[in-house]
Amino acid sequence: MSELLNFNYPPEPATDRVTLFADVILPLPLPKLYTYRIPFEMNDEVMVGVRVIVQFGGKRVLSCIVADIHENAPADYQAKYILDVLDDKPIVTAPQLKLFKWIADYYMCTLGEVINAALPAALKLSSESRIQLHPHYNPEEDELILAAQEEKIIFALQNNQALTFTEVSTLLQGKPYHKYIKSLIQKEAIIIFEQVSEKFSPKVVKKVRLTEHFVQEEGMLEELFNQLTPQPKQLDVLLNYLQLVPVHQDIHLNYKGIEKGALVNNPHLSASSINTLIKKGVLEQFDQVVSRFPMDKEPQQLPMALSEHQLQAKDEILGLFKEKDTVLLHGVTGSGKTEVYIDLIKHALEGGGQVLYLLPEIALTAQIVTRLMKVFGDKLGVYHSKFSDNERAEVWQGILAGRFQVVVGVRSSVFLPFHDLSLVIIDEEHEASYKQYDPAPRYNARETALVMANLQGTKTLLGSATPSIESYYNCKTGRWGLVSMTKRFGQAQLPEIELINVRDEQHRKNMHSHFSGKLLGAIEARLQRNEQVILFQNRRGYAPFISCDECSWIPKCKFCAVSLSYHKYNNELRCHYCGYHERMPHDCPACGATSLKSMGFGTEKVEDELKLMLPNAEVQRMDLDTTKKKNSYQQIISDFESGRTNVLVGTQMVTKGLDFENVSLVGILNADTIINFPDYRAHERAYQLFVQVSGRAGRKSKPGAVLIQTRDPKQPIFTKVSNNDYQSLYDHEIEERLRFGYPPFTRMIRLTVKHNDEPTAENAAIVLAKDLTDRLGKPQVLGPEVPYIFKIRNLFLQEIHIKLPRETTNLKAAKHQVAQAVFNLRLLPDFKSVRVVVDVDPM
DNA sequence: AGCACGCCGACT
DNA sequence: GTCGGCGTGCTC
Repeated sequence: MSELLNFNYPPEPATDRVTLFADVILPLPLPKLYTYRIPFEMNDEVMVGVRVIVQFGGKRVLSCIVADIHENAPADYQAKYILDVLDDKPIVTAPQLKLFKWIADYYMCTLGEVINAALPAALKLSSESRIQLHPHYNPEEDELILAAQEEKIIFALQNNQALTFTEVSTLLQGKPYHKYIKSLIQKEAIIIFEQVSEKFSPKVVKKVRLTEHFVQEEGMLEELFNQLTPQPKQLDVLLNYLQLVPVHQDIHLNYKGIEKGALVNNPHLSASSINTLIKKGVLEQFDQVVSRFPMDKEPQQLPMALSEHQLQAKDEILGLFKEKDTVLLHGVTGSGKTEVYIDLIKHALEGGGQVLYLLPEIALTAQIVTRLMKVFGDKLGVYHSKFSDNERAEVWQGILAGRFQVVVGVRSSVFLPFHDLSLVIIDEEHEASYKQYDPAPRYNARETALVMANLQGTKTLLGSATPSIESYYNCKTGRWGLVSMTKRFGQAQLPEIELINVRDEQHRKNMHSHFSGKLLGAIEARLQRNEQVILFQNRRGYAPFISCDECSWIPKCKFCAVSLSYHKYNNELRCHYCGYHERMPHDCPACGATSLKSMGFGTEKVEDELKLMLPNAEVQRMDLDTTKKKNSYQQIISDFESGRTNVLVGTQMVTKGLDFENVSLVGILNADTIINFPDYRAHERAYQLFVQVSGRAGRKSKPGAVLIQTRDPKQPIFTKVSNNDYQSLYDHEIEERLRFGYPPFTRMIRLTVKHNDEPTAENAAIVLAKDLTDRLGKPQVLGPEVPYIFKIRNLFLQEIHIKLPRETTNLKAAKHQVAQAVFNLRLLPDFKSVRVVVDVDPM
């Protein structure tokens, strides 16, 4: 159109070009956006959502996201120019930017922090300082007086174009190098420059094919044969190539060629004869960018018939979606919720669009991915923390390009660039791990996903066997729809739960260390029947602390107000809060006695003792310490699945998503620490935990048993777990929440004041609490109080809780008041260095 | 978050 | 006398 109109006119004069400015989101915790000027020649390239490179400060060069484009020149400062544009189309979509703004607002953090958490590291880029020889300096001729270390650096620079500081450090074997660099700059021997590097590198395979010359004309191949006959090795390569790529049948096959590796896989073909052929111009080598996620997986449309109950649930959900945006699927463990999800995803995809399937980290296992892969093939994207940066970036780009229609992922997948969502599924919606605790953004992926669905006009299905009180309340009030599945799939029955009174067993001398005779007997019985056992202990390490028998000395962390846990496998005392560790002392540093005893017990001790008591059992432990390595988690699972191990001992990790046919017994070693946690959610969490672990017992036809060791079997929670009576848990909890003003009747904000000086932390917290009380009213502000663990990483902590009544509070205004109070606090000279962490909806 | 500027201790 | 510690403030 414009071309036609312009046809008769001279080109527009340069002075008429508009001067545009871009507000960018820097990946830093800065409270506002920064405005840069767009160079004229980039006017068309700069768009909202693309990455641009800018200089920030005197030295740093950063990539950031364009959030807005306008013509308003900043009045009080000179805007710097955008240096470069990295993308030809937005990598952050408009709905995403909206969502990011919501996250920053709601969770009281900066947009930069959100962007930082959202973008896979491979899509961020930063500058790195490098040094190179000064253009006017010639080491051969100019004679400078250089220190030995400086000589070394100059010598290295003569052989390399440039060096990073890290490389200089290695060159000087880690000795301080800054002063040499400084001195070399002064002597004008080197200069520093910044280099921006794109981190994402596509995966490339080396391929070979026949040069065009030999395929274009008839008879060329035969001639080639004759020519190569004296070199049998090269002839073999050619024959092998033609066998794998039948060019004589279809010339076009040659274009795609074959992976160089595939051609050498034949043992008597060597890379050198291939290389000779390349040199001769018979073959040519080329690179091809390939996906890290193989594309050739066709969905296998397995005939997957839903059971009657599943069908019914599905129909109910679809029915409710007609009037509600959100539905909660409350299905007992083993009721087959996953099949219902899969069916609904298929249904949603028929109408086009994308589906997000959220799972907590520990429930996103290879088991579920394989299952989904079978149904959705290469349309499925997986987003997991164990993935490399490049893999994450590829999922991101794949969603933008429309390659992935279904994404199964963890918490951070709510940041992915969906632009056309048609369904969101949040499985295990009660899971606390959907909430990010540190660092900011302290967001809850469940709430965020709900907002995202809302922004994109999409339905959301939440699922759980043990819904959070808040979610169930939403159903009760009619805001959400509720669908229940009360039957286990197939003939599977809910397990029988039995309580073991540890106090009684102790009196009867029936305890063998931390195992009751009953539990040991039950384990042995399963082993004899060749069945498997899962044991749950909610504490890793060998013992939570050790103590001297003579003087009662207990080793504490130097930096945190906690005792050090004993880890036997590396004979270490370790702090679970800051990671500090030291060797286990041989004798008591306080009194010299050699009677250090471990107190309490963790998974490591359970594993250790069980191996002693049941020498025939193959025991494996699964906790943070045994699953740190990349594939160790998978290894443990597959060992258990194949029956190589009989008993699996673990923390939270064993409670989720694992379906093992052969597990007929689940043991909970110490139920009391879970129930008696000082927190308003303790009972809810205990119930969820017990029901989830119990759900691991007895799938398919074998009835399972659950043995719970406790000192307080009268706890009403056990009856509720035994009877699978969620309703009564809910009724009890919701009443307490109402009475004491907890969520869902209030919204909570937790402020943590931190300072390395204890009185400063305390005084700051008092001042802050006072200001908050003035702003929000007395009953809304609780504290300050010293948390149970009052010092972490050498910072003293104080906590203030704010409870905002849900019905009557203007949330936005209240949060503004909170932000003001925090801001004002840090204006006071005494509290300049006080840190305040704001956590909205803490868990 | 970096990085620069600025004001007080232990060292060539 | 200086090098260097980290406390404070700024970055379009």
